[in-house]
Amino acid sequence: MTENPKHAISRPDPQEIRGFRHYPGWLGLEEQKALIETLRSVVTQAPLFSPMTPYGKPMSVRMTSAGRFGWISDRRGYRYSETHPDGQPWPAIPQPILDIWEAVSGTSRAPECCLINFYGEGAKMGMHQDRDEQDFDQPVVSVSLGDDGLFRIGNRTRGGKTESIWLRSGDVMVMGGEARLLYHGIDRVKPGTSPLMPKGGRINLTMRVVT
DNA sequence: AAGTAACG
DNA sequence: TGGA
Repeated sequence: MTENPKHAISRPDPQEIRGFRHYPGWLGLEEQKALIETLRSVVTQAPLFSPMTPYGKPMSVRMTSAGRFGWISDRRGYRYSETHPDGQPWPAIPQPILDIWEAVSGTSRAPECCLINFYGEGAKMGMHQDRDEQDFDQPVVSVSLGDDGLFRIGNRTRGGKTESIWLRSGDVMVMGGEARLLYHGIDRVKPGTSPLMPKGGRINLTMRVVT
């Protein structure tokens, strides 16, 4: 553990997994609770929706975004959009989320998108690459909240050996450098593993530089 | 194929 | 459960 003088909060050192930097328990319980409350107001302004894949099947994960850009998927493909499907601009990225980015991202650029994924019971996300951004030198930072999620990491192309790791509430993961384009996904969520989500479920935030 | 089925 |  190292001290963070700015907030006088002790933060964990990272563990490497396939080039991803995993910070187990980066956020304390009170920070997690506060963040979930903050997200409640974001979701009020930009309601969760179930994206349609370009192939006509809806994703099991519900999502929304904050920031200048949000990530969307529909019959026309995967892309970033400056507006929610309801036509409104996305809400601003809340400061506590920007603070996490500043602490771990290692870049001077600010995130332009905070994608908010909500995994209800049974929701999964298949193996994919984050490659809709313009600059792969910019990392993606992920924050886990709520129920545990089984995260799988593969390779730069499909196939080959993979590794799995349980992500827990408060964990932060930095996907950058050589690992930026690794395939990854969520196999399953363990229901009822977090008291923070009374109705259950897992929230994952991913911050990205889009342009 | 950011999905799902089948199979080892 | 993992990967095709």
